[in-house]
Amino acid sequence: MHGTVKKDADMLLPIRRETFGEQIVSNLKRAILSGEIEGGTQITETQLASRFGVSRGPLREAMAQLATEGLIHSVPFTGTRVIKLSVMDVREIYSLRTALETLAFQEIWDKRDHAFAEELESRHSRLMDTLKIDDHVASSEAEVGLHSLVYERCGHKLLLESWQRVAGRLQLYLALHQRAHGRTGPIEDAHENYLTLAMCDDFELMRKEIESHMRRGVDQLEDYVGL
Amino acid sequence: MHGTVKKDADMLLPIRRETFGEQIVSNLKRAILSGEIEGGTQITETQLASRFGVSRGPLREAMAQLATEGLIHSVPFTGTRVIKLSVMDVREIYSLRTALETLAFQEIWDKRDHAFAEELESRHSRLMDTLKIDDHVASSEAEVGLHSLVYERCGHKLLLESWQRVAGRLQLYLALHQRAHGRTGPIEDAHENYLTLAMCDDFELMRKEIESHMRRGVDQLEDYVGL
DNA sequence: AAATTGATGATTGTTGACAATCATCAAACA
DNA sequence: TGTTTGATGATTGTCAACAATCATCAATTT
Repeated sequence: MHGTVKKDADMLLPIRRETFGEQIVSNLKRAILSGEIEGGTQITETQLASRFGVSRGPLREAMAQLATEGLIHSVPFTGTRVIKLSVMDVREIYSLRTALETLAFQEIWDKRDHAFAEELESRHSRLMDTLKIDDHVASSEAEVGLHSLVYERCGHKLLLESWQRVAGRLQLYLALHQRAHGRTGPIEDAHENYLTLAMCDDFELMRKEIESHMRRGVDQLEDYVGL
Repeated sequence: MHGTVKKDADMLLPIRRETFGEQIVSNLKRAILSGEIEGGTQITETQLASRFGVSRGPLREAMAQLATEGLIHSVPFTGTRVIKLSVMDVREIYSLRTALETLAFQEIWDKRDHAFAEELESRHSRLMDTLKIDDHVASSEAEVGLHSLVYERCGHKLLLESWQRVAGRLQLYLALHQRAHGRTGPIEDAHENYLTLAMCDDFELMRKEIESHMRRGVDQLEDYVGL
């Protein structure tokens, strides 16, 4: 059975041949999420192409990808700009997250195992570490990563896809919010209950935790903008 | 106030300058949904480019778009094939639809008006018409169109986007199923309750209707494949 | 002065050619 | 006979140049 995929450590993993466009996607995404390219900035293909040292072809591909993820917005024949999130946008992100994450936990509920709990803990402590050192980009990435786990493990490919489309925008908001908020003082952990209830026996409790977790997210936003 | 957008009939609508890639997207999508290009068929850029009379550039763009909609699948340096839906894929479509459509009705519930009800009726009768004349492509499109209304009107842009990503796959399945099933005999209307409850006063009733509507969809599938 | 018009530069859309990579298959080998 | 190796064709990835379109602004007109 040499054709089966094994997860042993001695397995030779297939090298990932990454296309230029794919590399540019991650680079550009990082630049946008880190705020290196501010919201509303116009980005031009020629300029970015020369900056990345490639031609406009692969770059166009990457931009198309980022456009479908909602991080940039292109209008035909005229130009492309990095999006600026509105309050409504963030509200939409959170209400959709509530629906998606509830479904994800519903799907995984009877399949949760020790490995899931361990990885959840691991990603959580990763998040706490990044919060301690005040790295906004890393911590927004870690928070998205923590919530991503259930999507990755629930075995629902379509749901995972849908989540990934939202995750980019969420991370953009989280990084922006943390940077603007200028976190100081003790770190309050918004995921304590989340972790506990994710491994409890009552799905209904977890459902409510997701709802209140998301509501807290929106409340935090509206406190900030003073609305 | 000549800059404001009016909805009068005498308004000159801005002409839509459609890029080649966008045109190819709709053409290719129709070809796939109609079964003109069967599932599993390999499609090559050169071949399609000459068939559409354009170069590979715009065609690549269109294919990237269809790939994000999940209608085709590309593997770097090797090729692209039209997807074949598995039973699991269809199950995922329906479970995700349940979550999304529930959220959509939740958002629109207090904003429903007469126009919404009228358009719902209109799209429904459109669906019945297509069913009568046995046009599988048109009726799958009409069914998707009927369900699309609530997403279009609920004012949740992100939710609408997410739905549109799923809608393509759903339409592909519906057309395939109807074609294979070879509909004969009287048309049973699966949307009678749906229409009624969509305009009733009890959201909980509609929530349950969505759930059972989707469950019926999956049951129909599993009856068909005999699982 | 306000509005219209036309030229200009910037940006994206499109093309055809070339390079890199992969799947296939036949030949050589054990 | 089964396996490995190497050549071949097919397909995608990338590039640089050209065309189409749009936003801007100054010149012109009313």
